[in-house]
Amino acid sequence: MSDPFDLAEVAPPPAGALAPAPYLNALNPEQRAAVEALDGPVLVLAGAGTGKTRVLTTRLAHLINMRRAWPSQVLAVTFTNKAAREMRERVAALLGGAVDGLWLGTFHATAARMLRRHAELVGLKPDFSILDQDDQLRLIKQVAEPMHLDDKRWPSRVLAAAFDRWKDRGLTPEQIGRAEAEHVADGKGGELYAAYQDRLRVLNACDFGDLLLHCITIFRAHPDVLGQWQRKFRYVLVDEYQDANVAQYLWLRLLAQQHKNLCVVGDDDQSIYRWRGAEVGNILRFEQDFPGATVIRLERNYRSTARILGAASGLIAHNRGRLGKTLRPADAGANDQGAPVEVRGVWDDEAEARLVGEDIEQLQRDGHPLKEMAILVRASFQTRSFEERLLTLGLPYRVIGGTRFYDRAEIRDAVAYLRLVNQPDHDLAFDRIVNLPRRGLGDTSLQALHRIARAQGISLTQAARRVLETDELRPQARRALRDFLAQLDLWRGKLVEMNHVALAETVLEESGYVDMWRVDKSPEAPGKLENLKELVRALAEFENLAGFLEHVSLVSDNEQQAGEDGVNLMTLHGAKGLEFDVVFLPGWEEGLFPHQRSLDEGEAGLEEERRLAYVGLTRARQRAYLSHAANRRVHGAWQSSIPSRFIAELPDEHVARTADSGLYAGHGRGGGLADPESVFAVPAPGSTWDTPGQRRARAFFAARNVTPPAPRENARLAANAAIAVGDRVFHQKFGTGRVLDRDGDKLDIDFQHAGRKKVFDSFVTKA
DNA sequence: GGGTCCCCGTTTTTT
DNA sequence: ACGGGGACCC
Repeated sequence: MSDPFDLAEVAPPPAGALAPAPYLNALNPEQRAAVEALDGPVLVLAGAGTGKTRVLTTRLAHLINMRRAWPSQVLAVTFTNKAAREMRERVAALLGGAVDGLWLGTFHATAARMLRRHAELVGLKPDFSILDQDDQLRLIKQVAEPMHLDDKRWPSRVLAAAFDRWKDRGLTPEQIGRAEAEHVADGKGGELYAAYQDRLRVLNACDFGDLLLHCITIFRAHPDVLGQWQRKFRYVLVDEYQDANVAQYLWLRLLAQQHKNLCVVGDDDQSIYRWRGAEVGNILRFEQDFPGATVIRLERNYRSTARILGAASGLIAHNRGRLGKTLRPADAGANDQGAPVEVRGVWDDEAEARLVGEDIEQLQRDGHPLKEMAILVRASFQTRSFEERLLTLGLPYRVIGGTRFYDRAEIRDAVAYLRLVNQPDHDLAFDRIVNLPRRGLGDTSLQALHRIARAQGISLTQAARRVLETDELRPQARRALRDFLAQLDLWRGKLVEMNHVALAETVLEESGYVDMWRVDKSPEAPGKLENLKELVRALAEFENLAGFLEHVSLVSDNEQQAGEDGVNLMTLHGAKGLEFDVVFLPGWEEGLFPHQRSLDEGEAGLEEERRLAYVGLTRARQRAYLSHAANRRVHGAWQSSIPSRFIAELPDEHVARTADSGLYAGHGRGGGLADPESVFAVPAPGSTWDTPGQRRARAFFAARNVTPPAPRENARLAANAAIAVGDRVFHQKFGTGRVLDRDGDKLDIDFQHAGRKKVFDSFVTKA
């Protein structure tokens, strides 16, 4: 990884004749102001659909076109590779050609690039490897093992999350507060974190958090190094600033301190990654952190109808912690306000999928391409019922997100082989594939290797060589290990002479890894073989093995092949930054959206859910359809729920509300639509609806001094409390059955056809 | 060293 | 309902 750049000070280009800037004419006044405010700290608050990316790319192009800095003196950071790629392409388009030397990339890729130059200052070598989540978990497990933790209470993923959050906040093991370190892992949190960091160093490895954390550590301890970078980057630009964590904020602040030309673009209302360490406070505090900052608001929305904007604005206005923006339609004088946002109540998740399916078919007949429609869900399990429905209807769809290519087990295995060939001392890669396929090297042998490696401070590969000279292993295991090491040496010998693609094929074949899947008769095996072929194809796009491995570490290629028509299915998180003509937002129910886990976190959790709702609504250009189901199967059990509070928060003038008959006030009566208001009916205390969700809903309505309309059939609901063990009952979905047991408001019923189920008593009637 | 059974957890997931 | 992982047994 050699960077062909020099940290020696370079003067900015001479301010000479400027090229004309026709791109400025394509901007509205606020956008133009944001582009032309080149000097000093600038905060661009860009609401959804207000041309954020255009501003960012035009500003970057403008900087270079105005000769304010050489491209190599400009740093532009994004969160995703996709955003970085897009920005690079658009800047090239604006300037009529690719720009060389520009530092444009993700936070992590940029930090990695810097860190490789100074790795030794934090005890690493420049060719350190970057661990992903899976490697990280394995390593933590190893480190935690000798500490005799209760791994039920402190599984490695919980520990990983704790370390990640510390790193997000820019905290090294030495900087963790005592109290905080102690309430992780039964008081051993700090010790474990330090041990993990030490182990990483021994392995010459970093996790994602380290890329930034190590940079900060270096900048703080070595003012000369920091000074070089500060002088180099005359301008710094940041995308999606609302998602920056504290470490990223510190990194930026340190880098921009010299020239103070830091421009951040973001939208506090779209901050949805708090759980991953994003700190909305960064953007809220920008003006205090960077005195004299220019603040520019982009509020002209070019995407959505007035009604969609009205609904979204009305919703987000319920949040307290925000800077405050109001989205206006760019075409404010237009007569057409657009269709109201539709809110529909349905019986259950199947009905919801049917309804959405019908709408999609109708919209398609009306001329909307399927790829212009999206179903945005809160949690990924929700996609299932829609997939089933779309399959039934024969409508093509694509699920965006899900397991990424490089996260697949077979790809990770193959990559581990390549890593181990490339870096003999990569212990995690060694661990992963030493007995895959089975070579007869089980736990006992591996433990011996680990023990030796640990005791002598050497890598597993080295330990393996030593152990062969002893009689520590049984002859069988020793032979297997010797053969394996010999193979590795053979492959390594070919690194120079052989082309890396051919080498990869050789390794995968000769190791027996491919054969392992050829022999495998499970239904997944053919797909896995296909993926391995794809991996080899991907390898061909890189110059050498090392370049490929760096790509694997830092780039998650989750790009979907666009082009083909199909409905888009994804989570709300996955939809950020995208837009569609029509957006379906199912599952707006208390407990699911807002999610119970967020509600448990209190006000901050709730506000983040609300921002997520806002993100969802603002994805829609023309139409948005919300829905909520009264019943839903969650983890196998039926659950009943009430509409999300967010539905009640939508301003009436932009919304049309309908619900299937009698949904929240008894059920089973046919015909027509219920009074729309009945959707919000909340029953009297003590009724069978006395569930946590109901209690929250009552508290919510009470706090707002809203009297929810009385349910119409309270008498009948109340009667359900009288259903006793032994009664014969009728359920809409499961038919008739006999009550075997009662647990609070849940009945254990043996249905004639549907078998034994647990259901809420409010959903059955005496038969 | 390898297979089987049971129990737990199950929101979101850029790098 | 369901999968992954750990404990337990052969």
